[in-house]
Amino acid sequence: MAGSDTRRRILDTALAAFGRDGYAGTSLDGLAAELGIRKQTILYWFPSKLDLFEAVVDDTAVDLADAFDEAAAGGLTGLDQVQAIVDRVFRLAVHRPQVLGLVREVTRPESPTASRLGARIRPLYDRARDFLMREMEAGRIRRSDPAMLLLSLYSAVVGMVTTAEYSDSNNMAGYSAVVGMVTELEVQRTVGFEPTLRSTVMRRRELMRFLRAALTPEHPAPAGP
Amino acid sequence: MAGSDTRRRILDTALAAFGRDGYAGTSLDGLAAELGIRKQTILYWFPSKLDLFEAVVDDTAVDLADAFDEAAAGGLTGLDQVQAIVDRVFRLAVHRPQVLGLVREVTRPESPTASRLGARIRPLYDRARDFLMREMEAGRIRRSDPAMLLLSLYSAVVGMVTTAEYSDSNNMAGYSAVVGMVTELEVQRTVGFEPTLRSTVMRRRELMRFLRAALTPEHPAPAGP
DNA sequence: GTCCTTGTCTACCACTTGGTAGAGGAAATG
DNA sequence: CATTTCCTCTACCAAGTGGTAGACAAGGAC
Repeated sequence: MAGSDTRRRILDTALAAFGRDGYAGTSLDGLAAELGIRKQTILYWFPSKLDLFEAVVDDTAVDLADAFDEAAAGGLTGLDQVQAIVDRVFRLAVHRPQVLGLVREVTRPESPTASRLGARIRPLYDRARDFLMREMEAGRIRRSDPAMLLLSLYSAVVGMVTTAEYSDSNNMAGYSAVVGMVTELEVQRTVGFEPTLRSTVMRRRELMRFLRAALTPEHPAPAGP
Repeated sequence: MAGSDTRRRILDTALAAFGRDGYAGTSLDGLAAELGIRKQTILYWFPSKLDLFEAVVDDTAVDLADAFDEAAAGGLTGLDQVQAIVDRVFRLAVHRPQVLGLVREVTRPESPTASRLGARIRPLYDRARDFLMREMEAGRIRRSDPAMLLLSLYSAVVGMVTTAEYSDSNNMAGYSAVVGMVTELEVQRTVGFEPTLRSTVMRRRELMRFLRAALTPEHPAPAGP
């Protein structure tokens, strides 16, 4: 039974490593060293490096799906539902930032499993699109191409959430770290970033303002077609 | 004089390769093969892989700076200035998508030159912040922390611009390609994406709606402090 | 006891990596 | 002509890569 625990540890550490250094940048030897085991133990649990990566992706997809499920369970509508999802995503970003690191890595076109996370997430995508179409029908969300709107929302949400707010104006870590994935809170602290409530809340509020602008139906003043 | 041309070709191909496969995922041998030369020729022009990467980053920083300079030259104010920059960034994304691929790679915290592009871009950052502060003072942009607002804007803009709008609903390339950098137009076409005017224009309009929401001063209906 | 399964290890391999040393061609320069 | 400079190449190398083969120990089943 201790073996199963090893498998779990490998998955967790690999998630962080792949998200931090990318697939190519992660070596099995390095990963093993980080875990205090031999590389062959990793290859015992996962036949190849690619198998390990795919297992990590699948594992992460479950977490993501659960988060969305939970946020959608309330049966809310319109912006309330959107707000619930944003809150949930932020919670995930705070508690398991490694997940976002992996998302960043896996959403490159050249990622070894470019389509895998996609396939796993497909049901969520469909549900979200159906949701948007229903809300458009009901007039609670402005009318537009649901698929395209969804992609825009996704990029905005993930972009905003995963942007590290390094504000250290001394060494100009600020700009360079922008869009830098929040993979490890410790790393952030060493650079002088304080993941406080204030900054997180501010960011979330900013994001909701964006989403509201994108989603609210046409205003009293129609600016022509 | 033919040698200088070789150097130029190496830089261009390396830009695409680093943006596409990342620093770790790019090998000098592969790069040389792509160029039809030997690896040692690359090492003649650039003493090491890291030197090559830094040269590519510096080279790219110049392009970015030029683009912003050009957009800022008009001396516009408020949302007009923002609009001009957005237009310019979109133009860059269309004409030289590789640049965005590199930005994605270089803005990882673990990037070998995490601070280098930052240092090169520092003047732009400062100018943008000054611009925001001036506009806030003048009441043309809503008041908030300029640095933080700038980071949010950056993430939104780059996120939106670099999101590929694969809408192929068959193989679910859609989701998986989201936030996937638009590195090669040919790659996009093979997946069924048509980089038409329509999609680009729609995306830009969507983005401007977002930015307007983030920047316009408080509306007639104040919702409390 | 013996046998089999499970899990981790050592030893090793073929291949790729970034990088060094230096040969040699081409073309200016004297 | 000889010399020097510029550029690209062949030949190598030490270190690291993912992966294979198999030894070995700990337990449980019988």
